[in-house]
Amino acid sequence: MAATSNTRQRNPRGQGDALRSDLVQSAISRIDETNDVTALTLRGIARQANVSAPAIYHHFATLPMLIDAVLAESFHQLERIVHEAILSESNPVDALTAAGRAYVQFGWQHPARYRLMFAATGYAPDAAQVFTLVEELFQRCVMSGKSASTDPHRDTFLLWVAFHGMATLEKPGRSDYLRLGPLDRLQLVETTVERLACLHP
Amino acid sequence: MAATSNTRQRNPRGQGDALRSDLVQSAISRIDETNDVTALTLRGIARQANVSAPAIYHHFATLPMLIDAVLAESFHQLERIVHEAILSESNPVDALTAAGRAYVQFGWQHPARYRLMFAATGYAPDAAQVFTLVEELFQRCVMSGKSASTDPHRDTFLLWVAFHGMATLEKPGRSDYLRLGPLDRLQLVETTVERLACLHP
DNA sequence: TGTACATCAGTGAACGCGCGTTCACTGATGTAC
DNA sequence: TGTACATCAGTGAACGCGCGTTCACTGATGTAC
Repeated sequence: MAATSNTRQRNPRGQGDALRSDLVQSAISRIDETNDVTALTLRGIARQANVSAPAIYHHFATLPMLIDAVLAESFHQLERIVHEAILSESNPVDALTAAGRAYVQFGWQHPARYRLMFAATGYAPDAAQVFTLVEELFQRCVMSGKSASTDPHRDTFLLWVAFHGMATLEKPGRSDYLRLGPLDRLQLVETTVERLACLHP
Repeated sequence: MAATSNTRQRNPRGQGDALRSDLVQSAISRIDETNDVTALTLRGIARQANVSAPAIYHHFATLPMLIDAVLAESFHQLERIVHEAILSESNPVDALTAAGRAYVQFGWQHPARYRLMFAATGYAPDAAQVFTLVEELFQRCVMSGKSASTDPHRDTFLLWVAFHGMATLEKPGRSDYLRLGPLDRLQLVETTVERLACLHP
């Protein structure tokens, strides 16, 4: 089934840039729906956006540059999601767990895209923004006496590695990968936070 | 630089299967050297093995079946490495740390291949063998009174998730991904094991 | 208000490439008699 | 021991495909006068 070939409405004069974000969104839809990073082709993205392939070159010089834009947007999404999770809780310990849950669920909901984000090298600055968000939160846990950590920077990294591991694993509920049975993985995030963050000091 | 096109020595009569394992090894070399999963093409593997592309069809019906063989071999390698690490230590707690270190280093040494192993669905049985190795070891930690875990199955999973997260991250020493500075990541494996496995009860 | 022109957001056809796969073949090696 | 033949591990040429990219173009929309 090819995408419906509705002729896309042409953008009015000053708003040619509208297609730019449409293309990024189309690329995100494509990788999320197919769950396959190899579906991220220039022609495939053009089809998804109901546009001819050469039209892309008005907005991106090459396919890798379009994918760069997809990655930047994805890191922004992830940061926003984690940030909102943190704001949703009033005390820092609950916020830390909420951040972990939000992070992990982002990975489960967009597996191929999440993998692409961390397979690509050169995204240190974008990843670091999310990391910093968690680090500042963890500092608050320590300062409020809820964590016995003596090395918050290192322990934030330990936490983040565990979140990353959970996010990278197959979404739970599909099959019992590793014969894990009915483990509630969101509950596991909480346990991981308790132990790695040295809570209940 | 293309591979040298030395004409490969033809296998004697009864030993046509020798090419089969050569092809698997060539595929592994290719993904490990290029660190790029898209380098795993049938023609590329044939070039690496100094063989014409159609020769592969004497041994594998399709390219995905060759890649299946690569994955099976890779899981065997990982299991062997972790098993040897466990055997190298006499007490179960040290063995648990050694297993974690060995696991994580496998991921760092073969990044693209490790990602491929866990991106592919349908490898639960192979992954489960490694998991079971760690689980049995952890049971021994609990029985010997070194771990206060009340749910070894779940806690093995927590450990394994953390190992997986560490293995998936960029090999340390290249650049300071996430501005982590001089964190010794192998030391971090030890700390992670201590906390997630409830050691020093 | 009318008209010539510039701008701009695209399109359609074509290119060369590497891919997976198929097909007819080749030539050395073992086996039957 | 000699020879005809079957087996077998490959090879070389060709196919159709989707890809990224280039090029000349089109036609609606705004602007100058």
